[in-house]
Amino acid sequence: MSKQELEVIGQDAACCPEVSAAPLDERRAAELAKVFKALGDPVRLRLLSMIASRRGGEVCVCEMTPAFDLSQPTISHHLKLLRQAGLVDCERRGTWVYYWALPDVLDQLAAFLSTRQTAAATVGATA
Amino acid sequence: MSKQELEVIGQDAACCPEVSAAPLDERRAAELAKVFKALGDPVRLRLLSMIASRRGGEVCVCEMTPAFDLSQPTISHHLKLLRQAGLVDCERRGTWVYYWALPDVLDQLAAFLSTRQTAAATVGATA
DNA sequence: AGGTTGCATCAACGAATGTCAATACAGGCC
DNA sequence: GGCCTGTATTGACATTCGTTGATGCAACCT
Repeated sequence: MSKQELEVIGQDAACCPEVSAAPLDERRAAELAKVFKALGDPVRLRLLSMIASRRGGEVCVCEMTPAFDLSQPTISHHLKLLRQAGLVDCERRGTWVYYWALPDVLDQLAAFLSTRQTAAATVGATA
Repeated sequence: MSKQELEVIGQDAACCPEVSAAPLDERRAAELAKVFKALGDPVRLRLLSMIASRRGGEVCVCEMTPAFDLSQPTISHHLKLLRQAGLVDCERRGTWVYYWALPDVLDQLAAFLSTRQTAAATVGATA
């Protein structure tokens, strides 16, 4: 279940120029758009924040489904999209399925969007 | 033309908790989803990066339209969505219309997505 | 005034998306 | 085995989205 056809953001994207650095080429724009589209739904944003803010790191689907006024298949569908975007992963343990956040893609997006210095760069520059 | 019905991200959202801090409430999730949806299209991402990466700060529509294999109304439509998301603004000067980036919303999104320390927090902590 | 150029809006179309009921699958329990 | 519970998948539907040609509007130029 953990293996999807994701790999949405490739290896070579680890060192991504931010939005204000240079115009995006078509390929990278398509990659990024896929992830942003996954974030472009309030239900998925709430699901992601539920998962990412969990200190233990894992959230059971049985906990998320009743938190919304939506059917169980709908929640399952949204979780699948978050997985395909590389934002979360999951594992079945017995009857239940647990989800956790993958911070890498989130941090890549944050770095891409930020128009200011990154933490590391700032520390070096102001030292 | 600069006045839209935007105000997508309200004043009270200036100090936004990041995704890994706490579960999002419905209202804020809807606000953020609107902006992420605006970023969820490769054409809009390329338009935004063209605008944001321009050193002079402004880009004429007459420069952007021929950069895509799309009709002029389509580009105009995407630029309108970027404006409504609060990501860019524009002004007519004579025959031409110029667009520029509004970094505030971008930085808010970056802060929301980042699972690591922000620049300011890191500087303070490591001083 | 009339003509031209740059950009926005309108109306319409096919494609993608969000949702649900029904169904299928996986694992525990009797 | 059979039953039950939790989750994923399927099929269908209404809505939204991306795109275009046609049209409208604003500003410049004779």
